Amino acid sequence: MDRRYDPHEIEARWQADWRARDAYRTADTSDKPKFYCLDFFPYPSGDGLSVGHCRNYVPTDAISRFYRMRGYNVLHPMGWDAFGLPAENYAIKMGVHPRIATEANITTYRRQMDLIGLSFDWSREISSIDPDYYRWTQWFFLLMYERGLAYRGTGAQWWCPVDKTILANEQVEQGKCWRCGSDVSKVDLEQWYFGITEYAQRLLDDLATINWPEKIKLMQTNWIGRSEGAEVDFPLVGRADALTVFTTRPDTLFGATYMVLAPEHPLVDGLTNDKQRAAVNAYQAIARRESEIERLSTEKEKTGVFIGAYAVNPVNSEEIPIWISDYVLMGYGTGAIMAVPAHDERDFQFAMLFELPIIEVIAPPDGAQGTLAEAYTGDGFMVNSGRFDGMAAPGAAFDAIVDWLGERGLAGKKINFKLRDWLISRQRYWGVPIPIVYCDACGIVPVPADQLPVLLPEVEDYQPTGDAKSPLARSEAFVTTTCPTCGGHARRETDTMDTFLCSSWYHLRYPSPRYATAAFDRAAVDYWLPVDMYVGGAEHAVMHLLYARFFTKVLYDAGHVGFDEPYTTLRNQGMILAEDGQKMSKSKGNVVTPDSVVERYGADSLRVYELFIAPFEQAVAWNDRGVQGCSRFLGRYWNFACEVIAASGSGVPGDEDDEERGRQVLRTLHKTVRKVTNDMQAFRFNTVVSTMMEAQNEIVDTWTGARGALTLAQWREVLSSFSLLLAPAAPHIAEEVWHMLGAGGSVLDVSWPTWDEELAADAVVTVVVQVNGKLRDRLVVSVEAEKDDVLAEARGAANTHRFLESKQIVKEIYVPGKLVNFVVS
RNA sequence: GCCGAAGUGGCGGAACUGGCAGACGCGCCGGACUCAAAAUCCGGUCCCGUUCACGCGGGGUGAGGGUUCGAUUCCCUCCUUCGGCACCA
Repeated sequence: MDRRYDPHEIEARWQADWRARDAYRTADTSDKPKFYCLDFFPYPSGDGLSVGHCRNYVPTDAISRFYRMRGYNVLHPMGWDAFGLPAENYAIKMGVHPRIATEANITTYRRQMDLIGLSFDWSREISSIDPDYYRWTQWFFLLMYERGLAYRGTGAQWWCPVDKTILANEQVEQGKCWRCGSDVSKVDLEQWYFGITEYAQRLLDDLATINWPEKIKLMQTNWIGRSEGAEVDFPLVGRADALTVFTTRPDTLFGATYMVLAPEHPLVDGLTNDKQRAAVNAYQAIARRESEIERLSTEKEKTGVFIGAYAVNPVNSEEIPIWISDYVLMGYGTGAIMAVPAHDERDFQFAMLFELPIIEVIAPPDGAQGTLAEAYTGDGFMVNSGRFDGMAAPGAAFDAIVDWLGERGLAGKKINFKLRDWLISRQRYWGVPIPIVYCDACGIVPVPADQLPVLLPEVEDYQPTGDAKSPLARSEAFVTTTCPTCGGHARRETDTMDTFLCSSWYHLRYPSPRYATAAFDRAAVDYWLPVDMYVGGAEHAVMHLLYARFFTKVLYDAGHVGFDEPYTTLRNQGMILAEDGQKMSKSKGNVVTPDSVVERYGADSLRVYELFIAPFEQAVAWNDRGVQGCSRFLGRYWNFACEVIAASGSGVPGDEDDEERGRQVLRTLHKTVRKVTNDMQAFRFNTVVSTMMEAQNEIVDTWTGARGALTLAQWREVLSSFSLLLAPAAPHIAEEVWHMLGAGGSVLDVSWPTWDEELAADAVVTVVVQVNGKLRDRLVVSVEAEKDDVLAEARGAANTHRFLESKQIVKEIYVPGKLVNFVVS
């Protein structure tokens, strides 16, 4: 039994054994409580996994194993979000079909995940590029369409004039095309949208019901951007209609001295007078071209043009001029604002530049009034506002003004959201075809569900065309079809779907991954969902996590699922940086792969270090020597295990001193079980490991120095419990030792150890003695010691005594088991 | 600019509810083993002062202030770093 710790031999052997036994197969049904532990749907990139990815997968694997040992039926699946641009761009460059490249990447991912001993149930593996999967992604599109949540709309899309292609947002860097570096502009395209804004309020409200990091909830809250205000009508001079604006400060209406429309506002053409037309048209053209490129510059000077028209301020009947400016966005509110320069920073800047009147209508609480050097946006009371003067604003004034105008039908309360509808069309090949046909006779016709999937055809050339269409548009065989309704001539939609659709429902597929008659088996989903523990990077705070919540609510409303939030608990792992503190990237050549670490130290050491490296959610730099430290920890565990197992006889009965050391070993063990259990549940993996290191140091010290402290049977019991605690983090070595101990079954299925509070309780405690808050002595006393005895002992303690001499004790603080503090004059 | 998070040894970090700051690991220093090195094992390691030494004293958790017998922990102001949003009326 004097074997050296050889992780490679042990890990290969047990991985083969677990595979042969199908040890990670999850039962579809069980009497046990369920626990669904899910990682974010990974995109299998060509670079394979780095140790940074393992920061996600190792902790969720440890948690899955932990819950399994605690008697849960655990679902811990893996699959691939395999559509997407990188594979398509690779295809354009290298001429390799995206499917070939993607499948090679998946093979690498799976190999690496097995290498580090992840306990995925591979029988449930899914891939978004599999027609048996994406036919249901298409089905979800139809569901949205049926429910009026999928619609055609015109939207601006980035366009590169050199590459003659539409670009996704992330392909535009600083207003330039990522590939050729030329300036991009926006073109209008008719595209498909999902009406996520209809769910804005519920997406906001239900954040209160889920256990997610506050940071993520806050980001979603800000993204949704609820804003309470009012819509107010400003009658147009010389016309019968009115201009409607949204404002959050109706209390400042008396200070509205001009109006501003977004340059693309539909009323601009009709309102512009002949004298201003040329200037207005020129401004519109510029605003359109520069679009968001110029808006990237933070402190851009305001621009705008007067259009030669006037509106009437409904509170005082003043006629005020109407301007256009790109600081008003068409996509928010009504695309028009009333400008109150005295109390809005943007309006103030604009008014100063174009010498428009500034009227102060809110005075600060201290009453100071006068010439404004900047806009006053705080609270106060109304002035220069006729009958409303003196009223607290916005406070009481908000309702008073809105109600007053509301009586004349000129205003009403209104809630706006920043959230926009979800543009799902992509002019790309490597995605899920949108299941729609355009019939010459019937118009837009959805492909019936029983005719799905609309298969993605093979094409020769992935290069996007110059006409803002997907490469699919060149495939006549794909495009030309018959109308499902009338059988007449029809053409298929050639855009594909945003890949975020694939990841919006994948968690529903794992419970019944091969289900052929629907996206999911309702009974399986009822059992497993919602996901109990969902783990991934914080970079998906608003996109994926918001879309998946939206999908779930739509499914709930349609009666397909019985819950309306998909992920009960969410955790974000921190990033792992390279040793130099920079982001790991292939181009910097500083990527550390799990393969290289496993080769040097083995999978268990890698796993332990991934847990130990830092608090779970915190970014941290990788350190190869740190893995070595974890490897040493496992090496000492191995040596200890071999010694205990090789030892013979019943142990030497110890003397009295040994007896106390034996009790101490058991105390440490029970404390460790308690702390490891609690910290695992709390995702404090770094202290799980450090606690075990501390415990092992103490246990092995006693084993080495005072073996008679426990009987051999007790030592084996200590080793056995300790091995179980180690199993989630380092399953291979734990399994090996478990078998060396001759215990039955696999360590994967043994019950998690429990602790005994009495055995974990300290017999004596160290009480610190302070004088005026400064540490002077330490006393070791029984936990049952009486207050008066402790105080007396404290007063007499050698060093303390020196500081009490010739002093008056004013106060004695006593915290049982912790400290004594003498306050002296 | 606005919103949010975080600042503790040479490094990663620990400290449960306001009660021994620096656990655990890395690194470094010294020692053992070795012809030597690696590996392994043992001891030391916040700073300053003092002592032959065991000790003892002072300072110390980004800076300054406050509350408290007592603050890494609570409150205020400021600085720095990171993340998000970026004319949303």
